[in-house]
Amino acid sequence: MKTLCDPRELMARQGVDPNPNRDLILKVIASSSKAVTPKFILTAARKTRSIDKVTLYRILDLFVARRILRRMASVAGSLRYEIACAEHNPLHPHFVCRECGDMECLSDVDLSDVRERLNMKTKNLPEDIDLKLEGVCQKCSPRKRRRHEEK
Amino acid sequence: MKTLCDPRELMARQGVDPNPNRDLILKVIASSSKAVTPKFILTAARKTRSIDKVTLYRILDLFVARRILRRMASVAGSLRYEIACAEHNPLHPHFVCRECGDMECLSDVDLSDVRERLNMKTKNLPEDIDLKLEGVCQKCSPRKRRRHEEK
DNA sequence: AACAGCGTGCAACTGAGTTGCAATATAAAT
DNA sequence: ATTTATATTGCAACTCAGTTGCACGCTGTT
Ligand SMILES: [Mn+2]
Ligand SMILES: [Mn+2]
Ligand SMILES: [Zn+2]
Ligand SMILES: [Zn+2]
Repeated sequence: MKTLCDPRELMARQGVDPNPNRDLILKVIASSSKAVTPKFILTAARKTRSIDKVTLYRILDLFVARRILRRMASVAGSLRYEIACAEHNPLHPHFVCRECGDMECLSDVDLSDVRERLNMKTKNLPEDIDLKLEGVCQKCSPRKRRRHEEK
Repeated sequence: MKTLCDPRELMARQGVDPNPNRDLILKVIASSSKAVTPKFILTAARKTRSIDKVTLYRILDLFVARRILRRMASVAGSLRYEIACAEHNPLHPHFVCRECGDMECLSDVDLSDVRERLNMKTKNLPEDIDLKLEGVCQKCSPRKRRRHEEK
């Protein structure tokens, strides 16, 4: 992300009422440099206040529905979330490591107009676009070192 | 797919020994018009012969490693598999329905050279590319009819 | 006070995919 | 053909992400 997005402003703009849990969860996600898993969010958030995982999942669903967050699936198991703010974090591709499951943002490639650029005229109009490159990341690839665990 | 791929030839080309289970699983996938889930494959294959789900997963892993199959994740839960044969089923984007989880192949858009076209110069070279459009499909969208179950 | 709406927590559940190990099949060696 | 090694399969038990049901608490309304 270029600069940090203000969680409160993002919620206000998207018509979502703030509250302590929502504030915290969005703050955790916004202050991460890459897309994060629910597990990561939960661990980070619990350093500040006690939150149940069900509450987290419900808030994540709400944020995705209200387009505050983008949700991405990968073969690595759990879903990942990132801020969807068009100004601070425009749509971009991701590199996913087959070994460790880590997901890197390719923020220098803008995908806002990817449908036009690739000339994709679909009958169903998409609400979101997800371009993922799969391979083995730097940490895992050279010399097939022990598969790097996610922090 | 343009025309059906011959499972035996595909395995031979990729250096995988055929056997009854592998033949059948690959045939099920090759004769489907869209990317399929393990559950679907298992149900279809069991009409012909008895196969354990663990065997299926192991064969799928083998096929993906040997680049006989492409594997794709979506928010809809289970992974989906399709034939990776470059001639008969070149790399293409997919449309995934948020309601029913169905995945449609956008076979008319070729992604073989997508990295060049989008000018993505990544340090980690990707072994696979997965472009997904997310939204609500025809069956689910108009009039918010009962969420269409996958066959 | 009574009621409704909303957000939360807890426990139990679901369903995809995995792991360990024994049993079987296939291929190679004697 | 009998033995030996190697690859493949099946079964049960397990892991782990995400979900469901329901009771409880809070806030505002009649
Ligand atoms: Mn990203
Ligand atoms: Mn496809
Ligand atoms: Zn890695
Ligand atoms: Zn649908």
